[in-house]
Amino acid sequence: MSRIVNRGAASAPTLADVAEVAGVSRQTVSNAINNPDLLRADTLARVQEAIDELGYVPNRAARNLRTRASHLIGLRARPAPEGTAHALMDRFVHALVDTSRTAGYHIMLVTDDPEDRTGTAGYDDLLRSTAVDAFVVTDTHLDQPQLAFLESRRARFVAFGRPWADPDAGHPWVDVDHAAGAALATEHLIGLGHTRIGWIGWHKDSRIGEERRSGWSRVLKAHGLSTTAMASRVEDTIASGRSAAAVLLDEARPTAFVCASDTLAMGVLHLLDERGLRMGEDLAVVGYDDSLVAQCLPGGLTSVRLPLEQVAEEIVAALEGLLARPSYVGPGVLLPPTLRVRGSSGPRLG
Amino acid sequence: MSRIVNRGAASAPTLADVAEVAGVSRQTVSNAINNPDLLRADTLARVQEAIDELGYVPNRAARNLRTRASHLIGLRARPAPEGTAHALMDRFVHALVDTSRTAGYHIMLVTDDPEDRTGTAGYDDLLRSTAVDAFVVTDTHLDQPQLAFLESRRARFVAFGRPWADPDAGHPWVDVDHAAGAALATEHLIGLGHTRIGWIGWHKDSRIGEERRSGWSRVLKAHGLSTTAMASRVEDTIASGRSAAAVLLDEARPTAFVCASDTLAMGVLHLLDERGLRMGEDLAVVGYDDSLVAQCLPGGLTSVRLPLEQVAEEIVAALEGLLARPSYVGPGVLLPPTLRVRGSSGPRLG
DNA sequence: GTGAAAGCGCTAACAG
DNA sequence: CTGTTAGCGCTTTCAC
Repeated sequence: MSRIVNRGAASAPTLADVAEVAGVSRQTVSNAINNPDLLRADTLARVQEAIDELGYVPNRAARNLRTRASHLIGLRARPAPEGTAHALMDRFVHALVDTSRTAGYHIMLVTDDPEDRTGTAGYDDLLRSTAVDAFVVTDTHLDQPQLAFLESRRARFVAFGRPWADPDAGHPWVDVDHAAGAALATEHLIGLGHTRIGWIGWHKDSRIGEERRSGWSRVLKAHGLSTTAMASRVEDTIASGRSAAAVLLDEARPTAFVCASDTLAMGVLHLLDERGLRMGEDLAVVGYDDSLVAQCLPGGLTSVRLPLEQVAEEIVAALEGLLARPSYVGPGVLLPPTLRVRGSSGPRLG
Repeated sequence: MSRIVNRGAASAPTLADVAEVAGVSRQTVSNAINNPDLLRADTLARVQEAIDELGYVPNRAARNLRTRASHLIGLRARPAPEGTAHALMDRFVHALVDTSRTAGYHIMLVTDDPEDRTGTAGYDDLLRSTAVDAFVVTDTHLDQPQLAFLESRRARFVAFGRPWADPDAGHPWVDVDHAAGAALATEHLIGLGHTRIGWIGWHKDSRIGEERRSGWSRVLKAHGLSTTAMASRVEDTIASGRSAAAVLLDEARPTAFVCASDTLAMGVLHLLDERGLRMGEDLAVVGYDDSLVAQCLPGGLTSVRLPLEQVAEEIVAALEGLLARPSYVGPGVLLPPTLRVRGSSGPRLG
């Protein structure tokens, strides 16, 4: 062995060091790690022993260079705006990190570079430079141009969110059945005896917002109940939710509200607070997202809970498909949310 | 040039491709990227042109292998428990991602492998395998053994949280002055006219909890007010906060509470809700962490806000020191929190 | 089953 | 200021 090996404890042991200690070639050590079944049991044991003795850990950079893969997934996410109940990110991120780890991947966080107008050049570079193997993108409804750009660049990514513009988009996606969630909420209120159920949702250009709204209107219609003058479309802030509720309450006299988000639902509760009305008794309210706010609020806010752990699992599954076969698309996955019933929706009107 | 270059658009262009197009050597291209001032202006321009033309992006793995650095920072963090107001993570993580990016680093998320009893082997491997250059650890109060382990392994990391056990610990740290936050809250209540101010905090083994508590007791004593029978130490849950408040309220009749967390403060509000008392009028309440819950609650929960953006900046600064000089320690940094005044603390008792 | 050779794409050190 | 040489540590041929 002409190679100079083992330059002291200062630098980490390499394959060659392990090979020397185990009395085998470097290749055999590599096989012991990556294809253990290729080795005879006793050789494998000897190599393993040497690995343990030296505390050998394969060098990631070298492996990445050789295999042209980083085993890193870029997660593109935005911070929750302050003053908003929106807290799914924390839960989703952790679910994704956990699921990814079991699949051998790590999650790298990526945010938009404010300098970059398109908000995509950075992702492209990360992919091209082999910094990440693929992306998970989360705000697909907001950034249609970004999606198109990523696709045109043949970037590998899985979307949390349907490709609204193009149902047959060339990328895997996972989404929650938003209409089903709103339907669940509305059925729940009808079951409680409500017949005048209002909707406070987002502006029409929000696909998710329209999707959620459709669940509400579908169920009302199915029960022969009126949706006329019962709905409002506003910005996703507490203040907007509050004023929308004020108008609707005065003009249409609903006994319950389904809201497109916990933030809007909190707006309704702000109004109740101002008017001295009691949540759940004078007015039932259901939110959407099952945020920490919904969970912590005195009395509790009934809310639609997204199956984020399942979403993460499906995303990782799609990711594995994508990385095994670059052209992989796979069927879009639509997951049903559930309803968390709390004080804001009753129990009453029996 | 004997090397075979440019195997078609299929694979990404390399340094050699750029060098050929620009008519220079590979090293010159490397310099153009990493030490532009070494080149003559016209050479640099020619190389830059070739880079743009080819859409060249340096291969990360190759660079990492060569420089023995990944430009990746591992962030060790836990998910917020459900039913807890605790929402600093989202804000902190994003602050850290943003600050890191400007310093040329990306954030990789790491959670504990439930299989791993010590909860440290994974970090060690990541460091040794050059997957990450350093760590940011966040729950230092919870895991003293982990800290000791990381130090003993000479792992590079910066802690968000003081090294309570050993003030002269061998690693950089950044923390928030928790006592100052509680003091701020207590002063605020005294300024409002309160003289009987209770404390609902965490168990004695929580260093942060004791730190926060000391701010409350110090200020009361400084004003000649009594702390006797005014404090309770419980678990960080809404239910515990609620029952602690019930006992204290009945026995010591405080007119205000300072709480060690927004979660505990929510517990107090739950009790008020049950008893039909009005927050801010019948009882003032101040929380800690300025969670989304505090921000969204009708009336608003007055709360101590941690300067997480600054914490992130200081951490990145320490990280840069650490990566420049492996033995870098630097002085611990203690940052002052601020108070966000909302409805739960008055304005009253004038 | 195991070993030898080659090279992934880059940069540190030196020579010119 | 530019070019040449020599690897970083690993894995993919292909012999043996």
